[in-house]
Amino acid sequence: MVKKPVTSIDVAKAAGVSQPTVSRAYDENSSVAPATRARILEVAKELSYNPNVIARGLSKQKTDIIGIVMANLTVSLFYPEVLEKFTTRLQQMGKQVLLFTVSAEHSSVDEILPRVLGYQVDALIITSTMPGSEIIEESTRVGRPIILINRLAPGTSANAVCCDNVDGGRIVADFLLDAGHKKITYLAGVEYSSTNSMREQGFTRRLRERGFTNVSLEQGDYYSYDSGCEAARRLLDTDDPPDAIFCAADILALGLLDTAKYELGIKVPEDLSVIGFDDIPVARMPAFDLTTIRQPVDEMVEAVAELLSRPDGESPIGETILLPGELMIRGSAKVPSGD
Amino acid sequence: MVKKPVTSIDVAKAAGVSQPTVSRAYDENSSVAPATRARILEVAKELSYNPNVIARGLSKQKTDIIGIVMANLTVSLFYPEVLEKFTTRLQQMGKQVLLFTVSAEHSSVDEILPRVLGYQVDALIITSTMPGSEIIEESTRVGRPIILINRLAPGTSANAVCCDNVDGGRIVADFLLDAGHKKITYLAGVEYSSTNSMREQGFTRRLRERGFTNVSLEQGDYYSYDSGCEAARRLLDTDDPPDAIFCAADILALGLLDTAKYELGIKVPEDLSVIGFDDIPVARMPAFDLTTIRQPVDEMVEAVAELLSRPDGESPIGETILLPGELMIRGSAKVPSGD
DNA sequence: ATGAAAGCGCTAACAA
DNA sequence: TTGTTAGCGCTTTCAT
Repeated sequence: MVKKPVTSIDVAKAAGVSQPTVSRAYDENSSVAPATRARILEVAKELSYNPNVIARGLSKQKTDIIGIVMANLTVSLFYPEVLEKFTTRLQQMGKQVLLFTVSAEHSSVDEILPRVLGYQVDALIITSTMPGSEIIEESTRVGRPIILINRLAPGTSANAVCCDNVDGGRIVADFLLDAGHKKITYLAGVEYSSTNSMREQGFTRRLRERGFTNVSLEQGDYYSYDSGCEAARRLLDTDDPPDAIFCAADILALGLLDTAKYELGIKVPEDLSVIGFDDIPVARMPAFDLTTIRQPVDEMVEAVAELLSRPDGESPIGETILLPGELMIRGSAKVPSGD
Repeated sequence: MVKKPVTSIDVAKAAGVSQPTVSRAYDENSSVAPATRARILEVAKELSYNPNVIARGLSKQKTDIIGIVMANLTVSLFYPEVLEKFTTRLQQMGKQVLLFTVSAEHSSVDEILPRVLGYQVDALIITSTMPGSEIIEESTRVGRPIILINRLAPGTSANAVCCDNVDGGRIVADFLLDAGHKKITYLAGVEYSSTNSMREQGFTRRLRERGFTNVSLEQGDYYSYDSGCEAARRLLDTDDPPDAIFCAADILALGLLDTAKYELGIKVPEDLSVIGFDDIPVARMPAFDLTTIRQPVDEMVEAVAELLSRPDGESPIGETILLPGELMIRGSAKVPSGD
C-alpha cells in the first residue's frame, strides 16, 4: 500500500522540464527562468513533492545536519534549555539536529561518535562530556569540527564554548566574604569534571587571595538532587556546620536547600547561605529563590552559531570562547551590606 | 586540509576484496566468510572507516532516523524527560533521533513537517501538538507512520500513545471529594489542547456524577509557571476562594503554590489543596511536595518502541494506546481520611 | 537558461 | 561465499 515517494523526476515530467532543472528550482543561487521556477514549484506542491535531503546530502557531501551529543540530559535540569535553544537556533540557520544521548550506564561518547560521524554531520556539538582525543582529531580531519560546550580541551583541535567557570567561582567567593561568612564550604559535583574543578579553583583561589584559608571541600557523588540531600545531612547535621555553601550546580543546591529547610529545620539565609551555579528555571521560583550564577546560554548559542557559519573550508579549529556568568542575587544567601 | 573521508572502496582495496563485500561485512544477515569479515573489519578500523549512513539510507530507502517534533520543549518541565527516554530507547534499537522544535512564535508543525519528511525518517513522533490532517495522511501514505504523544486524532491514520487523561481527571475528582472539599476549581492550560480538555472532562464529569455541580473553571493562558502565578492572584485573592484547585499541568501548580504560599500567605494544604498533572521531577521535592498524577513515561516509551518495531510494510495505522496515570499522593492536598 | 551525462557511497539482484 | 552490475535521488560539470 506504500506509494513510492514523489521524486524530482516525477515533477520534471509533469512540468515538462528536465530533472536537473527541478533541482535548480530549489536552489536560490541557480539561474532558472522565473516562470520556469514558478511552474516547477507549483507542480511540486500539487504532487506534494519534497526534495530528498538524504540524496542531496550524498551528492553535496554536506547534510546540514548537526550532531548534538548530550550527557545526562535531564538530571541537572540545565541542559534541556540548552538543547532547546540550540535546536531552535540551528533550525533558523536551516540546519537540523541529530540528537544523541549518552549516560554513564548506557554508552560513552567514544562509542557513539563513530556512529554520529557516519551520518556525515556538518559539525558536532558535545555538552558536558569529553571525547577521546583520537576521535576529536579524526572528526576535525574529515572537516567536521567539534564544539564542546562547557568543557575545555586545550591542545586539541576541538573548539570550546564555555561559561567562565573560574570567574564564576571568584564572584561567589567575593559575595560570600563580603557578606561576612566565616565557615565556607564548597560542595563539588562530579570530581573529575572540568566544570566542577574550574568553579572550585576560581572559588578557593579567591578565598585564599583574600586571606580566607579555611575552606572545606565536600564531595558530591554526582550532579543530582539526591546528592545534594545527602551532602546536607553530612555537612549540616553536625556541631559546627558551615554558614555558607557554594554548590557546583543548582541541582545540588536544591537538594541541599530542601533537606536543610524541611528535614533539618535550618533557616535560610539566616543560619545558612546557599549559592548555586547554572540558574535553572526553578531557581527563581520562591520555593527555592536560589542565589546563583547564571550561565549565559543565549550567548553560548550565538557563539556556536557563529562558529558554524564560517565559510566552507574555514571551519574553526581549536578556538575557545569564554563567556562570563552573572550573579543572580536572590534570597538563599545573605546579601553583603552596602558599606 | 580536509581529507576525503574513507569509503568502502578504500577498505575494499586495502583488504583485497570487492566493495560490496565490505558492505556485507557490516550486515549481520549477509553471509561472509568469518575470516574475510574479520580482515575487513580490521582494515576498516585501521583506516578509521565508518560506513556512510546517508548513502546507505539512500540505497535502502530507510534511514533508521526517527523524527521527533517537540512543541515547547522546556516550559512545562515535563517533555525533557520524555525526550531523553525516547532518545535513549531509540538508540538502543539502532535508531537515531532527528529533533525538531516548534514554538508558537517561530514555527508551526505543518511548516516543518515537509522538511522532516525530506529526511526520509522512518517514522515521526510528535508531542503535544497536532499536525494538519493532510500531512498526516501524506506521511502515512509514503510509509512513514506518525505517532502522536498525548494527542488523539480519531479518524486519521495517525497513531497515538497517550496518558489516559480522562481517567486521570476522574481520579483527582474522587480524591478531592473524598477529602471533603466544598469549593473546587479546575485550572485549565491551553484551552484548545486535547490534553487539557480531556483532563477537564474526566474531572468535571466525575464531580457531577457524584452530585457536585459547583465546579468553577479558570482559564490559564498557557502551560507555564507564570500563568499559574496569575491564576493564583485571580482565584485566591478574593472573599470566597476555592479550597481545592486541580491544575491541568504541574507547572501551573508550581506557580499557583508559590504565589499562594509566599505571596498570599495561604497555608497548603490546610486552607487550600493543590493537585497537578505530569509528575515532573521537581514535584516530589519538599519545596513543592506536589500531589499529582504521574504520567507513565516509561510505558509510553515502550509502547512507541513496540509500534516502531513492526515488520516492514506493516506499519501501524490509526492505533491508539491509552495508558493509565497514577496518583502520587504528597503533601499539597488534603488526604481523605481512611473511613 | 536548460538539457545530457556522470557520480556521490552505499545496497540489491544476479551470476559465478 | 564473493564479484559484477545497477540504481537509490539528488547535484554538478559540461554542453548547447
